[in-house]
Parts: sequence; structure tokens; C-alpha cells
Amino acid sequence: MKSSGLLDVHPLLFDRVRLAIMTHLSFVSDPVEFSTLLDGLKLTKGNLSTHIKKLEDQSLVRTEKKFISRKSRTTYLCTIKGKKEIRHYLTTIESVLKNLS
Amino acid sequence: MKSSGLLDVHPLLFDRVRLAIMTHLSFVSDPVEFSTLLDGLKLTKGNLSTHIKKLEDQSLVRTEKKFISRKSRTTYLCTIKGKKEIRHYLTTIESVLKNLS
DNA sequence: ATATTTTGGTTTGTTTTACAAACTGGTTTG
DNA sequence: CAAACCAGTTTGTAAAACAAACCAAAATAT
Repeated sequence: MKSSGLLDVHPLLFDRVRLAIMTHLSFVSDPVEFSTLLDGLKLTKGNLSTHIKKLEDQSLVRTEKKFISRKSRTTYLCTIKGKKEIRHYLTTIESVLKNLS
Repeated sequence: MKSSGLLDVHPLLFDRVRLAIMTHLSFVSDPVEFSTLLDGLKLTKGNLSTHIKKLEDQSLVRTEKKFISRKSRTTYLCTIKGKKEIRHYLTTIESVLKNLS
């Protein structure tokens, strides 16, 4: 039986929450705010925060801090690397599953 | 923004090892022995054992015990439900992939 | 003007999970 | 019959997910 290729997809993406974050960010392609992700994904703040940090540590997500009328507003967006990794993940999974009987 | 649907994929499948087990079992569609999985997936016995148990608890995998010339031989196979969940996983991934920017 | 609530997160503690090592029971081999 | 083997399970540990509590800054109310 041939190798699945599953082992060379980015490990961080093997988590439903992080995968959901990444696909969400990929979808919109605009910077997304914390609270938007929070609502969309139904997580607690702490949980979301740590997941984002992990994604950021691996450069799959980038944090942007801007000021809108004196108010700090941080947003998150999917990096090029992030897009590459998620595409690789999805196509790998797809090809693995497609070959099933 | 619409929901990705990722969140209603069976949680157990969001693990690379279990996904590998499931795809392996789905692929061959014959009952597979413990040692076969062990070699194919490069896991320790304990690790494989617990993953299989989880899959079995959720009825994604079924265990069959037969006796071949006085020797007990247990094999594992993917249940109907297992196939269904995998398929659902696949279609979800596909739709996510399609909408990716 | 200051007290109160709300927003946007981070840090900390607990629970769950993956994993490997050690164990067990039955077989085969020396 | 003892030693080595095979087929798994149980147990202990390290890491990861998660929620609660906390904190700072901005908005709102008094």
C-alpha cells in the first residue's frame, strides 16, 4: 500500500479548531478581528488566544495592530505560508480519501 | 461568512494517526491484522491499541476475532458508519477547498 | 469627574489526550 | 520445561486543549 502523504502535512493543522481558524481566515482574505473569530467558532477567549499564538509561532497567521481613532484594533490574517500549508493539507486529505474503495 | 462545516466532521477523524488507520482500513476493505497496521503506520503497540479502541467505541471500526488452527487471530475492519463518516469528511474537505481564496 | 461596564485579549490551572514502556497470556522453539 | 515470541492491554507520563480568572484600555453611565 502506498504512502499516504499524511505525515508531511503541517502538524498544527491536525486540529479542528486551528483548521477552522485557518479556513476562516483563508476564506475572507481580509484581516479578521478576534471577536469575529470568537463568535464564528464558538470558543472561549483563552482557547482561541492560545491557538492563534501557536499558528503565529509557525508563521501560518500574522497579527496586525492598527489604530482606529485612538483605539487599538488587532486583526489576524493568513500568511502566504499559511495558505500554502492549508492548501497542501486539504489536497493531501482529499487525495488520500479519494482513493478509498 | 458561512460556516465551513468542519465542525460537524466526526471529531475522532481529526487525528492523523486515526485518519491513517481509517484510510488504511477503508482502502483494503478486507479485515486487517494488528501487526499489519503496526508495520504500516510505524506506531507502538500501546498507541495503536488505544486509537483502535477509540475508533471502536464510536463504531467506526469493528474487531473480529477468529481462530486459525487453534491460534486466535483478531482483525479490524471499517464499519459502514466508518465509511460514511470518512465520506462526509471528504465531501466537507472538498467543499472547503473549493471555496478557498 | 469618577464609577461601572464593556471590549480585547493574556496568564494560569485543570482536564483530556497521545504516546511509550512495562506488563500479561498464550505459542512456538530450543 | 525453559526461553523467546507474538498479540495485544494496562499503566504512567508528557503534552495539548480548554475554561476560568485575571488585566488593561476604552466606552458609557451617574
